[in-house]
Amino acid sequence: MEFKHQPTVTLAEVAHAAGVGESTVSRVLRNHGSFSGRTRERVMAAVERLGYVPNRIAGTLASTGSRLVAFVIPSLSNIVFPDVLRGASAVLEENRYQAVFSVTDYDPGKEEALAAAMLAWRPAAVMLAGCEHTEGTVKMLRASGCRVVELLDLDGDALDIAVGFSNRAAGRESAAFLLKRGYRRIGYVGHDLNRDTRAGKRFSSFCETLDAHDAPLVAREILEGASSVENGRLGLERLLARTSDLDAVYFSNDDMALGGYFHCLAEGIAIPSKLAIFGYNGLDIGRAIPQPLSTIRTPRVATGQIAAQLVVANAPPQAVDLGFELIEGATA
Amino acid sequence: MEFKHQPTVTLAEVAHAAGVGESTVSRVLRNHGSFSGRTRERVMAAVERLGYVPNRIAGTLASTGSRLVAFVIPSLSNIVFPDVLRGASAVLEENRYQAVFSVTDYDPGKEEALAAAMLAWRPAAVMLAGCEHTEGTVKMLRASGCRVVELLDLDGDALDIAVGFSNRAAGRESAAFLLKRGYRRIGYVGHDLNRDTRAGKRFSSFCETLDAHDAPLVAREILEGASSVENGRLGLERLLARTSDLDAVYFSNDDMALGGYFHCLAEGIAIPSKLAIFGYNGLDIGRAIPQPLSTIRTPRVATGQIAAQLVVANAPPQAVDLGFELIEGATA
DNA sequence: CGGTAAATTGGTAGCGCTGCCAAAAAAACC
DNA sequence: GGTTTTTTTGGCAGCGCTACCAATTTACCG
Repeated sequence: MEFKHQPTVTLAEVAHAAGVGESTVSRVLRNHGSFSGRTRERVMAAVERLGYVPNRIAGTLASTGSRLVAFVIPSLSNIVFPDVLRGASAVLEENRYQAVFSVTDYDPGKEEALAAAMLAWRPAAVMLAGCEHTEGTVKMLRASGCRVVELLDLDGDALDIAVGFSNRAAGRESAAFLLKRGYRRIGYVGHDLNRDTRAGKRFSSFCETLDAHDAPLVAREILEGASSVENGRLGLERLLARTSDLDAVYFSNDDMALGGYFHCLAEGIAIPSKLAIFGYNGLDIGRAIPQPLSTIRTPRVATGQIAAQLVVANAPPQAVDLGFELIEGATA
Repeated sequence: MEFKHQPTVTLAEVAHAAGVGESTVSRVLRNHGSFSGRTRERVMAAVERLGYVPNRIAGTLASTGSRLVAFVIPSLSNIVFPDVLRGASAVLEENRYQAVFSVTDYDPGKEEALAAAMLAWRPAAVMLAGCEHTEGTVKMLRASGCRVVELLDLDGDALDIAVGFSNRAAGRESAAFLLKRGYRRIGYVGHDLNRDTRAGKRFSSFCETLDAHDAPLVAREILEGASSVENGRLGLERLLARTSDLDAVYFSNDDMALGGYFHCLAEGIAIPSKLAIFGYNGLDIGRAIPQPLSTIRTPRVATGQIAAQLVVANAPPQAVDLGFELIEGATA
């Protein structure tokens, strides 16, 4: 079965129907340059009558800059990225930009391939997660001449624009908080750190801070695969089976922490008296459980918004630190 | 501050550098048509040396069909849509298609505007949620000649391709399950139904089924705004304040149901003996709480995958029913 | 009212690539 | 060796639109 492209109405046809020149139609439609009210009406009437839909492919090719913004994100399962997209898409839509995306699965090689594919669309900007990229990716982005925005990680050199916060600081403050609360036998439950380098950074500075206070990490449990509530539950179960005398556990993020929380709930482990739990991200659900989750709230939506605003405004290279907020909660 | 587009390498320059014609370069790069091995090497060397990145904007304009797929989705907060995107994007990436998206916020007027903006990119297909659209949207999509895929709702007439399941059936089966379990005094907690028409369909057929079994809905609590765990918690709290003798509550989805679950947990309301809880969606987290949530698992990722596959294969118009699965769980 | 400034308008050359076609080169055949 | 086939190639006309410039019309002024 075949499905052919319907013959589309072109700008030239509209111009003819309205009895004006092509460039006049173009000006009216983009509301750019000058034209009389009467002309405007005639053009709009013709557009309406013919059901004309401008062809942005042609428009973009003819003009220089495109209104596409390309997102190359690690995952759509991790709520972080939909949140960033959400913040960005609102701003982009207002400014008549289009968002294009692809998902790398936390694979730097795939990131490179997908970034290349994105560049082929000559976007106004490419948005990437974090500041660790392959040499090829960096070279390509540099050469492209389009704006590059690195999101959610300020611990590194930015190529152009960076918006987010310091994951190292987040790890550090999490550790400091637990220590301040008096916990000394602290464990960690996390997901695959080689892939999620931001989680890796949090973890390493978390450990450094513990070391600096003579309360080194007692045990850790790293699970394969993506972060999830189920993995968090399983991770804590395994960790406690090996090491029973922990007084607090730091999780790679809230999903994992919730899993840990539920494990304790199911096993009757008192929180936080018997075991404290600390997460990362500040998901809404963490506030709705019986004991609000102690965690760090990250500005995910704002990261997307600011990033989009900077792109739309064609702002100069800069790093914008949006910080994060430590939520004391009731689980630590 | 100004940021100019770097002078980009064009196919013509590659052709010149490689000492061959433009069309030869084009053929080699697309691996289409015939060329000798030696030519291929020379072209690839030039591409490498100059760092050439093909311009898909130009390519798409010159050829007829594009490899863009446009998603016009209601929300990115509701995990349903990221899940669909996830399923679709994997398939699309494999086939070298690009995903473009925009978010309507459940506003049909905005859907129309965004669909129009999408059509301007002459996508190969437009994917929309549900089968309720404004007259203008329908007219525009019909006229566009591009493929249209309606997702996650089979209760209505499809424009072209539809992939999903019946929300009415989901509502019906949920009611039947609760009745079979012996619950008779049933309430409902939901979010804004005018906007989320699929939740509305579930709710109305849920009620019809209750009516048909002489156990009409006892009470309902509809919250403004989007579905969320916090709203579910609040909704149940309000509902129980008004109506204390319920034996089961149906929630508009799992987020809301989890809120209800946590409310019971915090208030010491025994589940399911004192109050049963039933959700919708089958989120992973529902399986990780101490008592697995009774719910309906929907094929969200598969919906995206199948939709993308059909588009890539340019399949004929059809409705694909992926069904859903009732999970008995432990909360009802 | 002549003349200059300002506001409108249309023509047209590309934007970078693909598709078509004919030319050239290589391979196959008698 | 001379054809006939087959394989490779290059040239060039668009794809539909925008940017630029020149032409035209209208507004304004002394």
